[in-house]
Amino acid sequence: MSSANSAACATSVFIFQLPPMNGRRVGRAAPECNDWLMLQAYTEDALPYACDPMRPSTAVAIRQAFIDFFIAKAGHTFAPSSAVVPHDDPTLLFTNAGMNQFKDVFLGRGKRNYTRAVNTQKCIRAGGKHNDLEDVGKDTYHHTFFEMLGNWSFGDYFKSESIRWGFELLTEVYGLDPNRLYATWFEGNKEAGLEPDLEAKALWESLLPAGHVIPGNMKDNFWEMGETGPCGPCSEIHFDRIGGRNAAQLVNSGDPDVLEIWNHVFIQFNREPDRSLKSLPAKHVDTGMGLERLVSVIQGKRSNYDTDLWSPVFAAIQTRTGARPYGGKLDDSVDIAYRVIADHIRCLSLAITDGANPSNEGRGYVLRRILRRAVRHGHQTMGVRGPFLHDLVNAVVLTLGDAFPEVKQHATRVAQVILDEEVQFGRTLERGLALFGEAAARVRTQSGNTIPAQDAFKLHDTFGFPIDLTQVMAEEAGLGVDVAGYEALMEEAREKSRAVQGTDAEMHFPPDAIAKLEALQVHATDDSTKFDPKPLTATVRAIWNGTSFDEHADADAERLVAVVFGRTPFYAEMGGQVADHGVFQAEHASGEHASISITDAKRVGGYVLHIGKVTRGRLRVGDEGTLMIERERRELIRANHTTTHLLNLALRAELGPDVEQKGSMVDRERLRFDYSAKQGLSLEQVRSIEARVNDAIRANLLVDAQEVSLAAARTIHGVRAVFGERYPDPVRVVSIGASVDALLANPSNAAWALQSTEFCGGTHLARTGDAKQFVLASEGGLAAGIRRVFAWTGAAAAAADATVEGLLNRVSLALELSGPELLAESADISKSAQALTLGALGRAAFDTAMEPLKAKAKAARKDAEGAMRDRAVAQARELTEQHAASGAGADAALIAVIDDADTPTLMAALDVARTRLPSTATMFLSADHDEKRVSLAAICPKCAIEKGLKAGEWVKVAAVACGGNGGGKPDAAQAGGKDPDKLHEALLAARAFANQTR
RNA sequence: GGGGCGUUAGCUCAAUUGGCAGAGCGAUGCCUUUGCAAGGCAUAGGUUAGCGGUUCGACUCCGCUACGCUCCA
Repeated sequence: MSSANSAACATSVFIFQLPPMNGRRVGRAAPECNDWLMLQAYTEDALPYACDPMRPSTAVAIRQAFIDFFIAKAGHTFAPSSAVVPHDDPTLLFTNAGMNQFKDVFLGRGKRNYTRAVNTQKCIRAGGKHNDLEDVGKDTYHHTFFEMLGNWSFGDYFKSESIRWGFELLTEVYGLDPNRLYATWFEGNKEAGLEPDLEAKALWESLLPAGHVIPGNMKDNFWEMGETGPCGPCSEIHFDRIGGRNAAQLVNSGDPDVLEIWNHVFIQFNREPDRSLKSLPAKHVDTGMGLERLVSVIQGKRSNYDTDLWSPVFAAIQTRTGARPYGGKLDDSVDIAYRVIADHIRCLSLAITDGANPSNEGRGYVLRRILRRAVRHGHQTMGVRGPFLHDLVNAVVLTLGDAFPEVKQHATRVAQVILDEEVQFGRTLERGLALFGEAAARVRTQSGNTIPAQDAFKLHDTFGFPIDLTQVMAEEAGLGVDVAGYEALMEEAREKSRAVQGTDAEMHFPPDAIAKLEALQVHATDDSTKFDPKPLTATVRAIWNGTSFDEHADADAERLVAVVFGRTPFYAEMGGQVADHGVFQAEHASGEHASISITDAKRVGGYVLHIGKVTRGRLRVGDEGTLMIERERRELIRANHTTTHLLNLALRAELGPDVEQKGSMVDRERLRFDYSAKQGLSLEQVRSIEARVNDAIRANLLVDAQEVSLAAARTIHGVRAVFGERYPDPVRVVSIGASVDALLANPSNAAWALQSTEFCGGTHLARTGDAKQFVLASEGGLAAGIRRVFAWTGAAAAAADATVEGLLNRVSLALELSGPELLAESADISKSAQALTLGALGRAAFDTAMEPLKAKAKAARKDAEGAMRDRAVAQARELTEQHAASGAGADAALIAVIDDADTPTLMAALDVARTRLPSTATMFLSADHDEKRVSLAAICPKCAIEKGLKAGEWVKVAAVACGGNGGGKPDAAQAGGKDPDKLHEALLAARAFANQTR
């Protein structure tokens, strides 16, 4: 390496470690190279490109060069990476490909205002259909998080441009040697009726050396999105890291030195429900190139981990854990730990940045597993103690913070979330360790040498103690683990979990059903009147029974059906607002009636599915009738929805601009609102928020809604949009206070920040006064950093207030009571308050008011109990003295009645007897005629027990004589009877039993 | 969505076939010692998460609810 290059390298390393303050991006032609630190491990001839000063060679430059190339070359629009946590696709755990954000375009449901796009997409493949989690660390190229460079054509250019530009970028911009490139093309498939992709073949043959263009089969070279939908042939570009040979036979053979780097998918068909292929009028291109692989190729590394995308992270790991330097070996446990930890911290940082949180379900659970895996590698292999992962977040910011500024922005929060989770895992581990110790001790006492499967399974299933950890610990203790048995138990548990899945009563409407509807010539539902939902005449277009379309459906109280009408006044569940309910009634020409009661409505594609049960007659496709919604329900929902907007505004006003909406749910009974905040609301804040909302209701503000172009809508000062949500264009703007026209007339007016303006498709009141009243019902934590509030409006809010007033009244009256009445009323008030719905403030006011009453009741109870005990003890003292004076002898049992005592009181009385007559068996009885109850208790000293008089048996005989039962230990026992009139019989039975053993 | 486990004094946790709810730390008070650390004695503190059921009797058994942990999908 020349000295000039060394100087350049040193400069760029400096820049790298201290990200440019002015946000400067390294351009595609920047002659930079920071590879001197990685050169040592590789020979010069393995690095044909790495230090060519005219080529992009850092990951930052390589990424930017890709984007710049497609923007400059062919007018692509840069469409920034979508969030790695998809907000609008419930079928997807994580964003796992560049095309995810354009899925709607390919399916023909959505449009963009450009036809060429380019970006680098943040992807996670873990936990879902594509799951690379298990492979991470074992090889050099599987990652849970990676970047996918991609360029797209939406009905614009096709194969020729895509392939030519791809070749040009690789060879001329990145400087890859064409002699090392190979391309595959689709060879066709007769059975599937697919022609070979000769166009791609010819294009590649004109670009690459002979023998570098290879046919491929259905599996490798034909891409399908799903069972039905867009599909087409694809063409992969592979690279040979070795060079100087023909590596054609190594392509797609799993050789780590000959790897696929770029896949070009040519979407030209649609797979129909009948499996036939229809040629698409608009053909699309969808390409994807893994950035990490590309960088390894350009930097001449045989492993993705040896590139500058990872080196700062590895350095941070070494510093933080004190492990020896990374050696790059595949089978070395420390090197594996390096790779796993580095991969996982990247994945966690990006996922948490985009709003995911470790938790016990769904994608949160995937994150928890990833985190724990990384922690375990750190602790077991590198010997770290205590939390350490959170300290690595900064290294991720160094490598990805420029490409994805949000990573930099959220770094502090991300580190905190990871720290919390590490601490949590520490607690789990501690518990597991204790349990493992018990299991191991048990094994040893039974002189076994294997931890049973049940124990291993329980450690895992109940306490989250991973099996491999159990194995390591067992090994250290000189024991084995029944892993086969454990696996069997796991499988059993999985089966059980799966088995229940099928019994789900939800109405399923798979994506291919939409295709069928289109095939049936059913048009999208016209729901334009949903904001003014008058009953209207509609026609049944399709009936879905859950698995297929029917021509008719008969009245059935059990079965749900989904009906598509030509038009509808229904609001389908969307944006957190629940669907309308309602009915459809048809009268056939024959005079026969049919009706369906609709209890849910969902929007799928452009169709509104009305889900419900046929209540009368036979509903047929083609039936015409009246479709109407339940107006009262809609009114309640409207009030709750408008109030949700007021609450959103009030929260922001009270807590500051950092409050982000995390979700909301509006139904007829109440509204729910989730938002980001570190701490819960104080009572004062609740009071203030409630007041703000009620002020807005009393002001009877105008609620205006209007569709506006997305670009114009975004300029409105203070507009609220949900983080990560994608909005349609035009978007519906709901404004409370000023009219939407007024907002648009002067969008930058600072005053708009003080009123509610949201993007929202929901149904709203005409004026805020119609909500009447607002009461915040409860506030609580949902997950770390996310809070949830419930609230009521209108009659429900008024009812909650009235309930509190009633309770407070009762409390102040109860304070005047004393004795049993006080106890009864106090208990009853507590019970009522438990059952009744109170607002957050009401509950607090009640709790405060209740405190003195509780204290008074407690004192009264203690007094009563104390008085009862004192009486009983005095009486017992008297009885024992009499017994001692009677000369009956110590072995004569004392059997006596105590007035007005319950079982614990009798036990206290017996304590007196035990002290005064230590060798006398004693039984006390007490009858309560009001409660129809007899209480009995007995004690027997050791000498009596030896003679055969056991308290448990003795007291039982007496209890049975008065209609009850009882038992206990030989030295002390309690019993009860149900017939106080038979107290005398009980005494006689006790006497007789005691005499037997004397 | 479906399992498993848990919730007992301010904190950490006990309580053996259902039979007198405890310990350690902390708190309070007194005493001893005193340069500090500490030591001794005593006391208070409980709707055993909540509601319902079984039982003569439930921390204990059963059901529901809430909260938390955990596994599977």
